[in-house]
Amino acid sequence: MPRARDVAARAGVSTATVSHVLNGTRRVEGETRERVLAAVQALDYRPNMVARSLRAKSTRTIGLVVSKLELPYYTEIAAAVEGTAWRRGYNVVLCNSDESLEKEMLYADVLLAKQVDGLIVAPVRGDHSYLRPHLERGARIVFVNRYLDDVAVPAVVCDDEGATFRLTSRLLGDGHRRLGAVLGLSGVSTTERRLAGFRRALREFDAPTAEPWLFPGDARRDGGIAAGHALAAMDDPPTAIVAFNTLLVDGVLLGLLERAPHLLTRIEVTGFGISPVARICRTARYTLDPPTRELGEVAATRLLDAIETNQPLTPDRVLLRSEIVDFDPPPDGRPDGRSHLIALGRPRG
Amino acid sequence: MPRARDVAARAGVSTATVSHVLNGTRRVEGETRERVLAAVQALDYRPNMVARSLRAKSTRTIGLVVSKLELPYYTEIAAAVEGTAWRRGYNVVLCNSDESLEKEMLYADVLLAKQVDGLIVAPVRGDHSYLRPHLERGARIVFVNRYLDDVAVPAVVCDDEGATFRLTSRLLGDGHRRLGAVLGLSGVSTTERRLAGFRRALREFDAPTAEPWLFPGDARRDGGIAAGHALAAMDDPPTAIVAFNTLLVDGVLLGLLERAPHLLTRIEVTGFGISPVARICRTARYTLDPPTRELGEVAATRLLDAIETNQPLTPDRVLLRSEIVDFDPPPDGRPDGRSHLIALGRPRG
DNA sequence: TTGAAAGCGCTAACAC
DNA sequence: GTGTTAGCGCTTTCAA
Repeated sequence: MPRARDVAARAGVSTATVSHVLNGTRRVEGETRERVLAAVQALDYRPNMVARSLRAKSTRTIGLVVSKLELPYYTEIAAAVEGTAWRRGYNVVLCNSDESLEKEMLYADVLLAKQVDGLIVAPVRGDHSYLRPHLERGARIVFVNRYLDDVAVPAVVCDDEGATFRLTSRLLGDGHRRLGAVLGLSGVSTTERRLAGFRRALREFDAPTAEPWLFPGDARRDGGIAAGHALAAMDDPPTAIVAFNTLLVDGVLLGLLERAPHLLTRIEVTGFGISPVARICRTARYTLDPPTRELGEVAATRLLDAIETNQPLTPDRVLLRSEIVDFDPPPDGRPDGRSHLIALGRPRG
Repeated sequence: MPRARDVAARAGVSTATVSHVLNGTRRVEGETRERVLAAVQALDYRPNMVARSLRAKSTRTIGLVVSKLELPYYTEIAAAVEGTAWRRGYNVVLCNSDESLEKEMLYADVLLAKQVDGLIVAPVRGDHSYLRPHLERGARIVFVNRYLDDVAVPAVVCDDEGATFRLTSRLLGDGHRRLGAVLGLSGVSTTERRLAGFRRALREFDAPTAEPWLFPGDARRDGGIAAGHALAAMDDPPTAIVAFNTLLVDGVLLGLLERAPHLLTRIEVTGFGISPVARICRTARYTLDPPTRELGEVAATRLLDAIETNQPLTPDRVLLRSEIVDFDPPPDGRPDGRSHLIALGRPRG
């Protein structure tokens, strides 16, 4: 691996000149400049960024720690963060805490030790005071998707409460009276805020509600399947279900299919996120579209802005609005758009 | 930020001792050791990994460049690579070339300049000779999912040809005689091998084939939708479709739904990957399950093994087998398991 | 317009 | 058992 010194020797100049030519950081006479460039070409010289980082105290790299990389929700956030970072000349090292506080901590520690310029974290549940020493040393950290009350870190999150309120209200306005919810992982702000919004809508509409209609879903598809099974076993199940994420929507549908396929047409399964299944199978008329990409983009933008302006981050919360999207009415639906049936099934071989 | 020097001063020792205590790299007397550890604690000292990397010529970081981060297929690979790297004490910087050769090149260059210990790349189509200088300098690179003939880089890929052959053969064995395929992005090994397997099966079964039954899909859902529309417009469409990835399966179903919902029960839409839609809607009896996670794990393992044993990588291809998975027969299906119908649709509000 | 040299924070060869 | 110090490859101040 050629070093700046090798280039300098070949061009008959000092390493300082090589550096300045490459970085355009001071005037270099044309002829000298040419010689340097020629030497760079000849040796196919590429500056060692680790050395540069050590000097510059900047790695142009940020860290992203998500709590469940397997979930499409987080991979979308990751893609958005990566895209934003790319546009601004940064790289991102991707980490998966897998809902483990210990892994999150280990990741945060090693990333900061590797001198990333900043960190975006979707925090797991639990005590995050381990972040405090890092913050005191000026580490730049932004939370994404979830927020925490016990530590002064800015967060970019959905309007979980309001969005769930609006969705639930619409279901109630459309005549549903018996609503159920399939909850995400307990103990995190998203689930709690969504549940709060769900409950507020029920209160405002004076709708009946009962604990059995709250299904713990735990963010994996299996949780949704269990909820679907539970629904199938009920004498008088709810007519609409608000699932707290896309995988749960799929799970509920799958669970119903397994145990009580006739209910698929009788229970409107909707929720947070556009499930391709729900979209294609039309098991709901509308759903929430969380601003997943924006979550990543805004979090990355806030972080990178703070880094580049060398300003501290203020620990405030940015709420991004989730809109309700209507699925297109099916082409052969009845004019009123209700109770459309499609026959689906196994084709004959 | 405290440095080793600060710790040394506080403990009344040299930086060498601090380093050796922290790395366990030579015997240090108990009492001295304690003092060092105490100083580390007191100052909350964390070694600067950039400095260490400069010295050690190792960053314990690898790069991953995927060609389309938005696709679940690649995010699964990314998750698997990340998980494997974590287990072995490495970090991964995630990049999205977005099927652009230029972006891939820029990413590879900057990652290597940042001294990653190795690179995993899902190569875009096009001329990859830019890798040659890097390889000559000993850069460790592994391709994942796709391979290239024009450059000596090892690859970890699916048995695309064989798997598609087996799936197509099974469709033919089950009585289908009119088969169509929705192709992925052209010019990459996956699409070409899958198409080859498809064609070989048709040849072996003497099934008729015609160009109109090959739909360019281009790897995005829209391509599948277009294929669905095309199918809807045909007088005598194929009875089975092999879509080259999950998004294409979804797209075909969506396209059929929009233009010819009755065909959903008459065309068996299957292909590469387990589409949740196909699984729940039962528009196919079986599908291929590509070993996505293994792809990432094996690629990462090969790379990390080479790094840690300091061996060069041999440019051979590892083929991972894709199995056909059968969807569970629906609970209320007919005993012969054929032509089961489920009524799906919009629930009443 | 250019060069010499210090120094970023760490490790390890060499000395004691 | 411990310390001194060179050096990883770069940037940048200071001097010419």
